Amino acid sequence: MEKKTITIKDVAKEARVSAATASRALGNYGYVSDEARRKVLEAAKKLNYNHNLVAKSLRTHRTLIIGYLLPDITNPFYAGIARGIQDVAFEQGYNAIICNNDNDTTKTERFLKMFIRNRVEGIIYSTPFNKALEGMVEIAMKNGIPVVNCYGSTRVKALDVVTGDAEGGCYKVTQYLLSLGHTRIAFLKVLGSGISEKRFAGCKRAFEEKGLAMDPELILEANDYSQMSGYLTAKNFFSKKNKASALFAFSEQLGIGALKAAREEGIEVPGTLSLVAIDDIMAEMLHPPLASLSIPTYEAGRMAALLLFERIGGRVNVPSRQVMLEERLIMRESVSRVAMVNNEKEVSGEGGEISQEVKEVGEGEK
Amino acid sequence: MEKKTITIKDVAKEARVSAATASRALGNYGYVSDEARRKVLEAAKKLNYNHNLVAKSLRTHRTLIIGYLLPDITNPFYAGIARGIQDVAFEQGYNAIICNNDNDTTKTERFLKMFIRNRVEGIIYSTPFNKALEGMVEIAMKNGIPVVNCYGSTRVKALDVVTGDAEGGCYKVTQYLLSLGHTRIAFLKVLGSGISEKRFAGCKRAFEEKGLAMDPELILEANDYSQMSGYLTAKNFFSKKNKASALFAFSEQLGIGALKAAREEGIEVPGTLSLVAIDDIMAEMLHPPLASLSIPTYEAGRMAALLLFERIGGRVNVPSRQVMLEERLIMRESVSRVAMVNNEKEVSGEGGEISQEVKEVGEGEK
DNA sequence: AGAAATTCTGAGAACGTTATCATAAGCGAA
DNA sequence: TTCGCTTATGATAACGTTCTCAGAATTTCT
Repeated sequence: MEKKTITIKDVAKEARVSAATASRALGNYGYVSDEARRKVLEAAKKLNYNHNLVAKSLRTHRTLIIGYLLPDITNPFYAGIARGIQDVAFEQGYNAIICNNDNDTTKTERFLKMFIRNRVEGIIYSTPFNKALEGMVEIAMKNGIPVVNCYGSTRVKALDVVTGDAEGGCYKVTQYLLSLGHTRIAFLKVLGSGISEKRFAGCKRAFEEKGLAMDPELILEANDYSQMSGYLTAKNFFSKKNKASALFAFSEQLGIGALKAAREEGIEVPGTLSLVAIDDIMAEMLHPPLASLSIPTYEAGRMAALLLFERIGGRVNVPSRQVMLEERLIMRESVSRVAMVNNEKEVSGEGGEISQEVKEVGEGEK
Repeated sequence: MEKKTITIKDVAKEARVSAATASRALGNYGYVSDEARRKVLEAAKKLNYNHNLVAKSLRTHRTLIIGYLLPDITNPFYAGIARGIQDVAFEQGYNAIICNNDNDTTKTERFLKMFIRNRVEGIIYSTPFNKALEGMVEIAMKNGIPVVNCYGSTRVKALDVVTGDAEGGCYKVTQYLLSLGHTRIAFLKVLGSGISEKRFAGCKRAFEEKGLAMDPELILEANDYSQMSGYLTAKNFFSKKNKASALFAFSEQLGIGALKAAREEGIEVPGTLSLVAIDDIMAEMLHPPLASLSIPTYEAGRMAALLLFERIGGRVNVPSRQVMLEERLIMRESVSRVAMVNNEKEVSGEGGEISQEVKEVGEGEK
């Protein structure tokens, strides 16, 4: 009563042709007469034949699988990217294997090794810097597997890169706040995050253009991009006498934490404090709706996949490309024109010289 | 200058053993002397050998891959399940292929066919009823691929099922509201959703236990589980003279929509209206924090994967199992004791006889 | 020491496809 | 008719593993 699996040979026999012809008919390549094709397809249907892609892959050296390495699919930021990647993959007849590394070195290593062993045809990663990443990506590329970086660590050499215009986006946000009369703007950065520094550069540029100097005391450093960090850092800041009329949080989670802290301190948003964050995932749902720098995660994922499939399709000797996606400022009720002239200590001093060691952080959102 | 891929034979030659011995050493099975093992591993490292899992799969009939079919990874509800599945898969040395079917028949069919062709060892699905689903699941099981249903359509016959105790959870919520003095509770259901009916049954039970009858006019039917539907349905309800002191939305998105509508109508939550929703994904982040029936998505995913791996591990002739996960009520500020005795029309009549055609909805969250 | 059990090894087939190649059939042109 | 070209077909050899099996080497038991 053993159930034998149906192979292409069974189909061929049923259709009274050779296995080669059956393969051609089923795979839709080479020369096959209409008559033969009809017979083969009929036989395949009759026998409930399921094409074995494992065998096909072994023979053709094409698995129709790509790998995507991200920190955590539960984070909507990455889920958006993943969806973009998967949609393009689907269009190309490919499948994606998605792996959550939790920014963990061991997992990164294991997953990338698994990708290579499974002979994925390409890899996209969205993870921050991580010791294992660099080495494994190098190995993958040495094995002829193209690698694309989508909002991941730029310290790792990938073929192509998709990122947001962090500097430009933050420049826009700062410019906007300045245009509403805010000069005492607090920036909620993340300590040791490379991208955080890029973002901050945009803020600085807006200040410099206006000939304004930053107050170093308004530059806040959270430990990571989490909500709790935002809450703690903001809480601590609010407890000081040094006030700001606006706060720009470098992630939505940070912003949510800051909002909670503000509410607890009786600071009205946007009455007393205007608030802007980055990401724009659930910003609209919050109360008040959070003005945000929106990151087009889905589009980023699509773009990364498109670049990857170009490489898979054979365009190997093309120089590496850097796609920069615009980050749009979405104005919402959490921001208002500055209410009264700030009567506290005037901006002064040498103007925000921050010499922060730039190393990427191994946890948090990006 | 062609780069030859390194095979196990190359490793064997380098180590001066046979391919069979090399395979045993690398695969860690059978008898291998320490000496031979050492030589093989050394040679493998020296040559940068990458085990070819495609070939291995062909020979062993094991791909170490499972498939997971969900509506949309961007929906945090499913992302949680996915994460649970992936973590268990990782522990078992497996990979998961995740496919978004968008509740679309064509995609469902294509993905499931793809699963079978790729010889995945098991399938988990979380999608609502869908014509293609039933047939394809049957085909998969006929091909010996175990299928587990995790919060998906119960109209499709799967080996094992993981769901939440919808009836019991909603019973608890209703009981809780009743205990706070609310008798005029509006229920925001979804038209034609099977699970919605199960949930409602729990609500009814709580009413019946207290000897109370439901007011049919407080039973609201949204078109799907989306935020917009919640908004529209609630908005329409609020415009009528018939009031409620509490509203129970059957999804978080519905709840968010209702909250928005309430805010627009000047209805204070929880002052005038208490609000409870189901899911508990971002409920805590909202303002006011939303009391919720929490669904343990991550645990559900883990559980589903565990059941699946038991089947993959050979426990085939075990009767099908139904795991029911508790849904916990999380109390938060969106609910308060009923403020004043409702002076409107008293509950009366024949007590909520709802004869709604039970058919599952093809869109929305669950 | 000899028998029996255990450990180790390698040759060769098998997994289910497709690629290669040789050959044949059909057809229009010279 | 013969030649050349296109179309069609099947036998056979891969693809890179592991399985099977037979036999050699080693250890353990009488």
